[in-house]
Amino acid sequence: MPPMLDIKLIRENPEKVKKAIESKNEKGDVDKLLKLDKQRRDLIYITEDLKKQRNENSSQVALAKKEGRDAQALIVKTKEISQQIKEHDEKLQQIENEIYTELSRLPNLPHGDVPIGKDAADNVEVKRWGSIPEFDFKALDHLQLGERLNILDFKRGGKVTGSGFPVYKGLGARLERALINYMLDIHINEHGYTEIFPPFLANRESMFGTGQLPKLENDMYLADKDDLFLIPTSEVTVTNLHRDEILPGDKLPIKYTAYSACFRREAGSYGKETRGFLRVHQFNKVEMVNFVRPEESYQFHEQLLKEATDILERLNIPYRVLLLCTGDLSFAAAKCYDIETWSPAEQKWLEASSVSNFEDFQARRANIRFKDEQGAKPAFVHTLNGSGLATSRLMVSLLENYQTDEGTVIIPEPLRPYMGNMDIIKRSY
RNA sequence: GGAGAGAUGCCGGAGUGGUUGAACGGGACGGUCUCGAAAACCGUUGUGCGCAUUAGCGUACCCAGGGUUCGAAUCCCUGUCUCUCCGCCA
Repeated sequence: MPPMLDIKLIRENPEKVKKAIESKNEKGDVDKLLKLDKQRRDLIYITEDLKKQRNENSSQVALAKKEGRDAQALIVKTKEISQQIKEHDEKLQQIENEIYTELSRLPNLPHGDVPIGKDAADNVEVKRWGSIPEFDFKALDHLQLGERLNILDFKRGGKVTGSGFPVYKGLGARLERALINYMLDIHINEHGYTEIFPPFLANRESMFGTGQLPKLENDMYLADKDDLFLIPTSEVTVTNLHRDEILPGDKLPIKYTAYSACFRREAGSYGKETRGFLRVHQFNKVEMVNFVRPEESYQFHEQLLKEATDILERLNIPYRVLLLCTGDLSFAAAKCYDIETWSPAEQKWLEASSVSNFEDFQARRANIRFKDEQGAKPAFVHTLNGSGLATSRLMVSLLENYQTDEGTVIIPEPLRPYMGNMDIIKRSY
């Protein structure tokens, strides 16, 4: 049973841990944990001593039988010891379950660079790139463009599944596919990634490993006949690829990129924000996942950010980068950048990517370690991931930024090879 | 979905109740030999937890979880996964 936060860290710095949890607007009973930890260690001490006695007695029984002596008295006595061991083990199991439950609810601790803050309003903009387009005509939003060009069909998506399940059609479907392929190709060919095509459903162990469970159970779709969750991000299936493994040190860093559809219930969200692509239940995303040595993880975090924004720069889509404050940081992240792309119609920034360093939080929960040479002590890797990128929000920015006064959309140069060398999307029937 | 077989260390593979954390072989690493290499020979070669934290000591782990027993990798039950055959199917 792998730990999540290191119990030793909590044992030695309880106040620091309490403060960190608070800064993330999370809860956790550190005092209860400390108490249980003490109980556990005391019990282990007693129980192991009993086990030692039992093992010694059993050896003597064997010896006695071999020599034809009577061992009945010893057997009776040992039986009692075994009974005690059983009781102690049950109690220990119970305590460890409690520790596990408490521990698994504790969020990751924020990195020292992360600004203290309450919510999204306290996030810090650290970069802005590209120029916001100014149109000398009335800019259409992505819904109007989608309808006018006959490339998106939210209405029929609602019919066949429900609202929030977009349908791409004709050149819209092709553009979506082009984006996915383009991003994958850049990551594979230029950013040093290995492509993974992962399952879109994951079991509870995996969901726990990356930190979706227990907190987000209600935000995910569950296929309950098989107790499998539809993945909210391929981070889940890709990171868990190496669950319960000890990786050879010379294999690090491991960089995987994966396309997947992503499924989110978005329970409780409604209103204007849910229009079109702004908030959907199913979207497409190309994800990047890194497994790295602990001392290198912040260097890779910066690089991951570059790899994600590289796509936007090549597509010439204006974006900004936010450093999330403690209060807006997700449960599992130690530090996170959000990348937001500009929507001319909404006149606001839309989150298209989150680039996170989880340090050893996911690695502990998923038990992913590395070892340099035989005999060396295994250590937890650091895991990072970033969307590179989510196509739904990107599609909004792309359509809106590249629109013309005729209501058509120019295809960005890099995507043209993926679109049969077309350079513009016009209405097709 | 039905019938059967199986799951042991980095790999192959033994082991059906008593010093077996695990034979044997391979690989890897260190050493001897060599100008160097190969071969040969010698040695090392898992993980968690607790105590000491320098060496170490103890305990648990042979897919997972229960059970039987003084004692289980070995026996019993349940689950998961893999393979073979049949059925169904994109």
